[in-house]
Formats: sequence, C-alpha cells, structure tokens
Amino acid sequence: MAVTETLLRVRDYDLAATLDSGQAFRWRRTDNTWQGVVGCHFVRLTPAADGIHAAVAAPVESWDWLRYFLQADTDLGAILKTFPDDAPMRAAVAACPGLRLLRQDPWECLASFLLSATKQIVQIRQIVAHLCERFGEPMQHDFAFPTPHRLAAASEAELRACKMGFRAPSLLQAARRISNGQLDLERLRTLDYAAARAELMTLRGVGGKIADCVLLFAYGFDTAFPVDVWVERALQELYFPHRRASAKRLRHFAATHFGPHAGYAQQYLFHYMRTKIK
DNA sequence: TACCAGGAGAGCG
DNA sequence: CGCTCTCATGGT
Repeated sequence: MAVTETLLRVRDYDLAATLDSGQAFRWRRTDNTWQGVVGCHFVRLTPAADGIHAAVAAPVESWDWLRYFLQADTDLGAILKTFPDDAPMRAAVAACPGLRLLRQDPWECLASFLLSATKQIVQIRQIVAHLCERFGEPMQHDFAFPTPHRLAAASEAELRACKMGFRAPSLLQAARRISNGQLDLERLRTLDYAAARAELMTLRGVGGKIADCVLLFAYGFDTAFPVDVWVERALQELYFPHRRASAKRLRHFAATHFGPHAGYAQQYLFHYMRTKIK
C-alpha cells in the first residue's frame, strides 16, 4: 500500500551533521526537520528517538531508495572499529559520533562537485539551487536535479547565469559526454577504484579531489580519500605538527594510514576541522 | 577595500 | 616534481 510517511529504524545517526557536512547541497533545515530531494522524491526528515521519521509529498510503495540514500543499513560501529587508534581520530569521532556517508546519485554528485572548486559550501548550494530551478523538472515543492540531457542542450551563457563562472564549460562538457553516451556513469560501478577514478579524471575540471568525492559519496568506494584544503590542514596539523609535509607525502600517508574505510575517516576529519574553527 | 573560498590545469625552472 | 598564476563570483 502506498504511504506518505514512515519511521526508518536506525541507530547512531546524526542526521543534521550528515546532511550539513558538505556531501550534498540541496538540504534545508526548518526547526528540527530537513527537507530535500532524492531522485524524484521530495522528502522531509526528522530525527526521532528510535530512528528517522520520513515524509514524502507523493505516496510511495517502498522506502528502499531512502534507506539507500541515507545508508541506513550500514553498521557504523563496525566501520569506526577499523579506524586507526590514534588521538586525532579518537577526537574526531568523539566530536560527532553519528556522522555518516550518504550514497548519492552519481550524476548529481559529479555535477555538484564540478561546481565546488574554490567555492564555499553556502555558495555551492546557491549555484545548485539556481541550476535546479532553471533546468530541473518541476515537482511538488521543489525541482528535480537537471538531467545530463537537459544541461547538454543548454548554452554556456545560460549556465554562467547560474553564477558558476569558469566552471560552466566543465559542466557543459560533462553533461554532453554523458548525454551522448561517451561516458557511462553506471558502468563505473563495475570498475575498480583506480579504473573508475581514471575515467572520471578524463573530464575537464575533474582532478583527483573531485573524482574522489564522487567515488566516495556516490559509488561507495570507501578507500577514496578526497584531500581538500580542510583535510590537508587537518593532516598537517594533527599528524605532522612539527614538520611541513609535502602534498605528495600527505597523499601517501592518507592512502596507507586510515584503513579500508578511509573515506569515512576523511569525513570525520573534515567535519572535525570545520566545526573546530567556528 | 582586499582577500579568500571542499580545485584544476597550464607554464615554468 | 614543485611552485605560481589564472579562472568568476559572492561574502566578509
């Protein structure tokens, strides 16, 4: 029977930290409720005593799409046990013990992070909002994320009007290559981490950092470890406090120190670093 | 006002 | 490799 609300039973889930941690850019909070769009669903999420309460605008037969997006069935405790037992990781976990990784749509994730270069998170949200309003399919309460096909038909000037500046040609090329079949985002699921990463990096504007974000947040390659300015700062200050470590050394350290779920560790360090400053 | 933001890519020694 | 510069745009 189709329904419009449910209770997702899940433990150890900090909804606010997760939706506001720079993984996804379309979630807005009003009071204690978060609203956003997952695929073709407009959904409101509210933390509850024994899980997360969810309500959608249009009735659904199944909630699998939401459990997948939130990764509600992931055993977070088992992942945290694989982290290195050192002071920085203990502090980062203690600061936000319910922080999770989402599992997003690859195209939306790729497009969003293509727009993220040297932008603050609040501005990335604004650009993505413009993009959805102008090119996304209208739906109840909001807009769907625009398809590659729709953006491929847009002009660079139209994209620039969404305030994305020099990132517009990159987004346009990505939309076109995906729309015409040159790049198959679904096929990347069948590849290993290195091969999928190399393929993403053939796109203009996609370097190692953005590729790793997509591999981690959309495909679930848990060894992907995006190194941005915040994470670089965290690694430098927390693990190499007395000597300056080169970028290459930091990358090697990241690839060897954090274990099979390094990407989760990265998210904890990122969140720890960002909230510690403010 | 001047500076900087979840980077990437090109040019240079 | 390692460094520097540039690319738009908005916020502080």
